[in-house]
Amino acid sequence: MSHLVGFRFAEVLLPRPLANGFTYEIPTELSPHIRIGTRVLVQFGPRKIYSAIVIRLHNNAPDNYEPKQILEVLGPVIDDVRNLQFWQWMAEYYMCTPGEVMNVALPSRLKLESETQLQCLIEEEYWDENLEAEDREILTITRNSPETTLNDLVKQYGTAAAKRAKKLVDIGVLGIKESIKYHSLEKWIKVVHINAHKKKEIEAILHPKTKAKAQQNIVLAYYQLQAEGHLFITREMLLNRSTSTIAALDALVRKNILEIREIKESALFSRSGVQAAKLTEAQQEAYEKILKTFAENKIALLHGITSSGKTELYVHLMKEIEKSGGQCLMLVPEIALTTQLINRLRHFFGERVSLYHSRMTDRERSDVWESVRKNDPGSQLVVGARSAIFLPFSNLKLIIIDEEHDSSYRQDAPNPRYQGRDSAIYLATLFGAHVLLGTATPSVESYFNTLQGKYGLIELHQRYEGLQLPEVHLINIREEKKKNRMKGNFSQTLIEAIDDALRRKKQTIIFQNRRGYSPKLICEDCGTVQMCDRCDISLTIHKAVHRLKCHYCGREKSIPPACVVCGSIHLKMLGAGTEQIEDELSSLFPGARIERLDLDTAQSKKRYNKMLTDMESGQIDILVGTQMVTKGLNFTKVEVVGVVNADNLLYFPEYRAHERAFQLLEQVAGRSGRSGQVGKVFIQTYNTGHPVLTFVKTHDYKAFYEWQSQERKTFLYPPFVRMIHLMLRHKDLKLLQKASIELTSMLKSVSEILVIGPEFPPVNRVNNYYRMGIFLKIPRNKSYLKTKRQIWSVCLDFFTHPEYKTVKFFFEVDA
DNA sequence: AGCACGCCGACT
DNA sequence: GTCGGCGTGCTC
Ligand SMILES: [Zn+2]
Ligand SMILES: [Zn+2]
Repeated sequence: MSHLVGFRFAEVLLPRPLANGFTYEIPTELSPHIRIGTRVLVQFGPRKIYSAIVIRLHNNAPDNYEPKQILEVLGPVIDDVRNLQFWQWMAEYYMCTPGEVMNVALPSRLKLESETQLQCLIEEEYWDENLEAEDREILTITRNSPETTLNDLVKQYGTAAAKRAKKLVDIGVLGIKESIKYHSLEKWIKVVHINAHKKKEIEAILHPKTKAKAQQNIVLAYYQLQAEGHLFITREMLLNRSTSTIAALDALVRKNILEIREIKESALFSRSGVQAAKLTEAQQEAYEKILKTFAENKIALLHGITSSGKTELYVHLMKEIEKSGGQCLMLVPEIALTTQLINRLRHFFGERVSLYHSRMTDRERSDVWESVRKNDPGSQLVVGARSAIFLPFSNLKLIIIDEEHDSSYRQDAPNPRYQGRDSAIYLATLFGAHVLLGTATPSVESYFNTLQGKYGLIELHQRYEGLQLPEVHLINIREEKKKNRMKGNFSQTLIEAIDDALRRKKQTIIFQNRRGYSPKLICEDCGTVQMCDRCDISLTIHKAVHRLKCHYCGREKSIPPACVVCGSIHLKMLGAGTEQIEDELSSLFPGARIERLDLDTAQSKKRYNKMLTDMESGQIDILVGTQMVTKGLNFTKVEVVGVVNADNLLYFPEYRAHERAFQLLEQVAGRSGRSGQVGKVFIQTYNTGHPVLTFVKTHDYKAFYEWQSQERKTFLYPPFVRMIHLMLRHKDLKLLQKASIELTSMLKSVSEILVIGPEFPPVNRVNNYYRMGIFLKIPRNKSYLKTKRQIWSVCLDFFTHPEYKTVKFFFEVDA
C-alpha cells in the first residue's frame, strides 16, 4: 500500500451533536485534494447536504453499510492537526461530542448547510382542478419566487404546508432541489497607487485654487499616508482619511493620476506599530520574573492591582513574539474588548493585530480565521474573546489571558460547556506555547496552583505615580433606615458623596448587579407575583420599553394594568434594577448628566461607544450600570463609586459566590481614584460584618484567599476536589425526579467519588423544562479522565433504559 | 440536531 | 375514513 495512491475513505465530523464521525468514500479524482482538516461537502440523511471536516483517512471499507461519496472539496480550514487534537480533547474533557465542539469552533460562514428549494414545474393552466386552495397557494408562491425553500413555507404556513408540498412533489407538479450558498473566503483588497510621472496633473490638483477640493483632499491624504510609512494604501484608508467620496476617487482614476489594483488581502504587508514604552523598575523586575517562569516551562500568574501597568508588560512580551515571527493570542473578557483597548494595541502593533469576538460579522470572523490559518502577518497577534482559542493557529508561541478570574471565560450553555482559560492552557501545551495569566484578583484555582508550585507567581503591587488605593466605606442599610437616612435605595452618606463629587466636577459610578427596572411585580391584594409562564422565575419590569421580560428564556409581554388573578390594580414593584436606580438618581440630582450601561443599553453599538467616549471626556457625571461598568474601562475622572446593595452578590447560592463578590467589588472599586484624588467607595449592605466586605475594605487579597481556601477545604469544594455537575432536564417533573434519584444511587457505584443530590437549581424550570442537578466530587489524586469515562458509561447505561430515554442530560465539568 | 416514519385521537 | 399530533430511531 503506497501513500501515493491515496486513501479510499475519509472519516468526517459534522456540526451536529453526534457521538461519532461518519465514513465517506473518496472519489479518486478528489483524492489528491483531501487531507486531514479539509472541508468537504457530503450528503447526510435523505437529502441534506452539509460541509464536514475530514478528521481521519483510511482504507478500511465498512462492512455493514455502503458509504456515500464525498461530493466536493471546499478546501482546507485547518492546516495543523493540533487544532483538531484540541477539539478532540475538549469533547472528552468537557464530556460532550466533537461535533458540538466543531459547531462553536467554526465561524458560521464555514458551516454550509443545504436548504430544500421548491420549484413549480407546471403552468397554471394545467394545474389539476381538484387541487385545494392551499395547494394552489403553494404552487403560486413557488412559481412567483423560484427560490422558495421548504423552511420558508413552514415559517409562513406551519408544518402542514410541508406535508402538502411533499404530496405535490409526489404527484410531479413541484420540483425539489437542495441548494447551498457558497462563500468565497479569499478577501480582495483595492490598493491605490499614484502615477508620480503625471506631475502636471498632480500639481494642478494640489493648486490652492483648484475647483476639485474633494480630489485634492484625496491626493493630500495619499501623501500623508505615504509619509507615515504605509506600504500599501488601500481605498478604504484613503477614503477614511480624506473624507472624500468614491466619486472623487473615481475621477482621479479616470484622469490616470491614481490607479486601483486588486490584491489578495493575504499579500498585504502589515506595518508594525511603535516601540514599546520603557518599563518602570517594578515592571522590569516583574518582566524578568515572567521570563524566568517561562524558562522553567511554567505558567506565569501576574497578580497586579489595577493601574499597576499589566498591559505594558503584555505589550513587551508580545513585541518579543512579533520579532520572532510567532503567533500570539491575547484573551480578554468579551465586554472588556473596548475600542480603548484595541486602539492601545494598534498603537503598538499597527496592522498586525486582529480582533476576534462574537459581535463581529460573520464575514469578519471568517476573514480572521483564514488569515490565522495562512499565518499572515496581519494576524500575528489575535486579541479575542473566549472563542478565539479555536482559531487555526500553527505557530502559537504565547497566550496571554487577561482578567484570568473572569467568569465570562466559561461557556455555560450550550455544549460544549467549557472553561476558556483552562482550555487555552491545554492549547498552549499542544503548541509548546507559554501562558501568562493576568489579574488584580486571581481566581482561587489559579492562586492555589501558584502555592502548589505549578504556576509561577509574579506580583506587581505598585500603582502608577504612587496612585493610592481607594478608601472603602461600608454603609449599614439597617442603621441608616433607623436614623431615617435612606432615600429610596440611597443612603444619605452616599448621596452626599455624589453631591460633593458633582460640585467638584468629578465623576461617579453606581453599581447595581441587576438590569431592568424591578425584578418583581407583586399584587398588594392577593400577593400574586407575575411569573414567566415557561420558567420558574418572576418577570422583570422594563419600564422604559414598558414590558415584562424573562431573563432566562427571553419571553416578554406588556405590563398588565391589573392583577391577572384577582383583578386588583394595586400592583407594586419589589426590588430595584439599574433602570430604577437611574430614575432615582435623576430625581435626586436633577441637573446631573446620568447614563446607564447594561446589557439593554449596550445593545446598540453606537450608543455604547458614545457612552464610553462621553464618560472619558467628562460629558457624563454619573454612570449607572451592571458588571459592565467594572470591566476594561479606564476612566480617569471617577472619584466616587457606589454599590447600591452588596447583599445579592454575597448570598447567591453557589460556592463561587464569595469569590465572585470579592472580585466584582474590588474591580468596581478600582474604577475610582485615578484622578489624583484618592477614590472613595461606598458599599451599602445589611451585613457590614461579612468577611468578604472586610477583605474588600482592606484590599487584602491574601487574607481573602486564606479564608476562602479554608472554607473550600472544609466543605470539599474545588480546587481541593474536582467537581462535575450533572444536569437532567424533562418536561415531566415526576419522571425527572424519579430519574434523578435513581441515577444518583447508580452513580454511587463509581468508586471513591462523592455523589451529592439530586437537588433543584435556583431556577428549577426554564422554557418548560424542569431541571435537577447532581454534584459529583472526585478526589484530586484519582484519575480525572478514567473517572469521567466511568461516569459516562453509567449515564449511557442509565439513559438507554426505556423509562428514562426521553430525559435529557448534560455535564458541567469543573463546575 | 434534523428528519422521516409510524402509531393513535378528533373531525369531514 | 383522513389529517395532524408527537414519540422513536437513524443518519456513513
Ligand atoms: Zn391579585
Ligand atoms: Zn422564561
